[in-house]
Amino acid sequence: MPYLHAMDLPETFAQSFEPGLLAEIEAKAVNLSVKEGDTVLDIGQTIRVVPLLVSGTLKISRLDDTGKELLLYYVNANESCAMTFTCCMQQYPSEIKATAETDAEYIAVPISLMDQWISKYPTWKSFVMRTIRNRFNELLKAIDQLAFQKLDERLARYLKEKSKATGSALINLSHEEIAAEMASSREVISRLLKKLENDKKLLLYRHQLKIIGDL
DNA sequence: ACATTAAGTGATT
DNA sequence: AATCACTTAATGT
Repeated sequence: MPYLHAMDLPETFAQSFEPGLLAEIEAKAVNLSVKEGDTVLDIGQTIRVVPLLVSGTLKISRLDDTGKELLLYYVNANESCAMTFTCCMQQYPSEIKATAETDAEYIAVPISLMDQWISKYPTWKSFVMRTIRNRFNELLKAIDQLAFQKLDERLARYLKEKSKATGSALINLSHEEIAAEMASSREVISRLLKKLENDKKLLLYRHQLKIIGDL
């Protein structure tokens, strides 16, 4: 369960918001913190607050038709959730679920203030617009990756990024895990990996693989 | 040695 | 490219 602690507005918010707005945040918002794995907002719940994330990461997901969790995006420190601003501003129940990916702190602003703040504070308005625009751009990127890149190209990119991230040519993931992250199926990934192995780009082992050539 | 789980494969849509 | 049904190989107990 979230617990209260002292208001502590981070620099980045303090810089981008005007004094009047900051004062109102201090007065009307509360500072909450959650532990890794906590559910911040569940599907079907009504949105009551807009979170301004101070630290940590929130994972925003929805459930697909079979009840599996589908990742939508992450909210990082100094950001807020675009979905909150759009679908949830008019008291609709949430279509999404927010869980704490890591321990996180956020400032909870009651949504009842949103309308007035948008017209009263230009900096708030631009903050809202910016977070929506950023998310929208991300969606566009995701869409053209899906539309214009073939799966084998996506896989190659994915593997390169993984090895870059870990600083190693060895990647400790099963085909199944890779498939899940790429929203594909295990068999398809296995076949593509096999092809890359035949082309001397990879070595395949159980639960790990090694990059030995240029992808 | 046996059960379990990951990976490989052909056929079907 | 996904899914199914099945085989084969690796790994844990």
